Amino acid sequence: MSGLSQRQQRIYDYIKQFIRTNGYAPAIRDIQRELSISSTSVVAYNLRALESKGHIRREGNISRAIELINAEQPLPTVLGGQRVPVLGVIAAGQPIPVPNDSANSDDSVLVPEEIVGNDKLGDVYALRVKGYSMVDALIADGDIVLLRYQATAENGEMVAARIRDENEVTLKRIYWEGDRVRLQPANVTMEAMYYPSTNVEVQGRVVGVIRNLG
Amino acid sequence: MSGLSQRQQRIYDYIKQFIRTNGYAPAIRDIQRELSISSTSVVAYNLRALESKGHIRREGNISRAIELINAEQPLPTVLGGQRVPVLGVIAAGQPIPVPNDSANSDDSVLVPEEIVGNDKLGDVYALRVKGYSMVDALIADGDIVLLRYQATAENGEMVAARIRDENEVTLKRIYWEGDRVRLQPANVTMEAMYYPSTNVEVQGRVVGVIRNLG
DNA sequence: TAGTTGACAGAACATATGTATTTTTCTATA
DNA sequence: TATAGAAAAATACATATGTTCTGTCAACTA
Repeated sequence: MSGLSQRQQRIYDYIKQFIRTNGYAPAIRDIQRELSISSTSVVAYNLRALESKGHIRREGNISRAIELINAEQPLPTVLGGQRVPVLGVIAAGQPIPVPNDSANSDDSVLVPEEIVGNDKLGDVYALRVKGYSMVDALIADGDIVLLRYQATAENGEMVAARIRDENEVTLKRIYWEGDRVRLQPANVTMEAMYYPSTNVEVQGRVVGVIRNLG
Repeated sequence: MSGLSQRQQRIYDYIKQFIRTNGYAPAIRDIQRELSISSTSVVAYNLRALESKGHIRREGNISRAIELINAEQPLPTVLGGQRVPVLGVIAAGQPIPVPNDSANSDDSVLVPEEIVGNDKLGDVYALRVKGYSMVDALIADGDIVLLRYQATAENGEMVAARIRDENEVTLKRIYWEGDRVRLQPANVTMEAMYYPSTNVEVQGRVVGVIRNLG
């Protein structure tokens, strides 16, 4: 911790300790009170210094939005991952097998628990994405998407949706519009598709993305 | 997560995701806006419910003082893949620690072997992405990027580059142009930056991306 | 049916909290 | 010493943010 004035060092240490104790960052006035600083402006002054020196990050005008850089962050304890089956490839117009028959799938992917919590892992599966229909949702060709099996979805969620009478499955954002459903690609060059609600079946919701650029 | 209404479940999930992305908790109005809830009082009402059910802890009258009470059961199962340290946050203009001092980092991420082969894992590390400077490369705010430490890079590769005399590190595509270097954000709304070659140091190359949408 | 209760809405309110402005004090140096 | 610049102080300001109050409405229930 180089080039900090004594006051800046004390402020930094206090923020660190406060976060460790409380789980959230102190307000400027908390710092002022604790360190017996005469004015909030002095705290603000030194916080700016700390930020420009790269020791903290702040979000303007937002209460208690101080993050420490290069310090232990209160991130969840990381334990282990889980393996889920890659059931197939998904693209506009491509059918996929139903998630149940994972037995016959010999491809699988290790899922970081950052993406999928330890609970309810049984109903997560993976699909390899074909095509660029989801680029605007930052999903590229070749990515692996992780889906949690669920038969319902909220408006705007990204889901694997099956069109029953065509027996096709696509990866789209879903919007319920009365008795019809809009399936919206995340690609401005592509058109939305509309189907009767009864003809669409949600097969799962996207909960994660894994990309290999190596 | 038992006995939660759907709304409470969504609020809980949003808080969790918000903290993971921002490092601090959302304000009541953040929750209200994101989940399209009509009134702050409804959020407050459900936060009280979440608290009395033991899922969160709050500090009265204090902004953003929501803590998640972690009910995560320690599941030790680790199958494959490798754990690499998450060394910090990377964003335009923010310094990160050099990959060597991974000792002091207690955050880590489990990497699918699909992204990083089993060999040469020692020089892989992870950074959490802050900001949208790489959206056109399909990397979003909050993503975790995996980097393999290397001091050289080919034109067009995505790298963590350190500008020596500013001691800053950014995630950019790199182009060597004679005795200068162009650092190109993957976001059409942002400008490229130019530096003398001698002033730029490659800290690693992006080999993977992990995103949590759960 | 009248009363009760849980969930939600709308609007106001109180204050917690980040910023800006101006002035004063300290400190290094020509 | 004079003086510029950094740091601190005092104060006011703007707004971000938690809380309260009153009311609606549907689902129960005596």
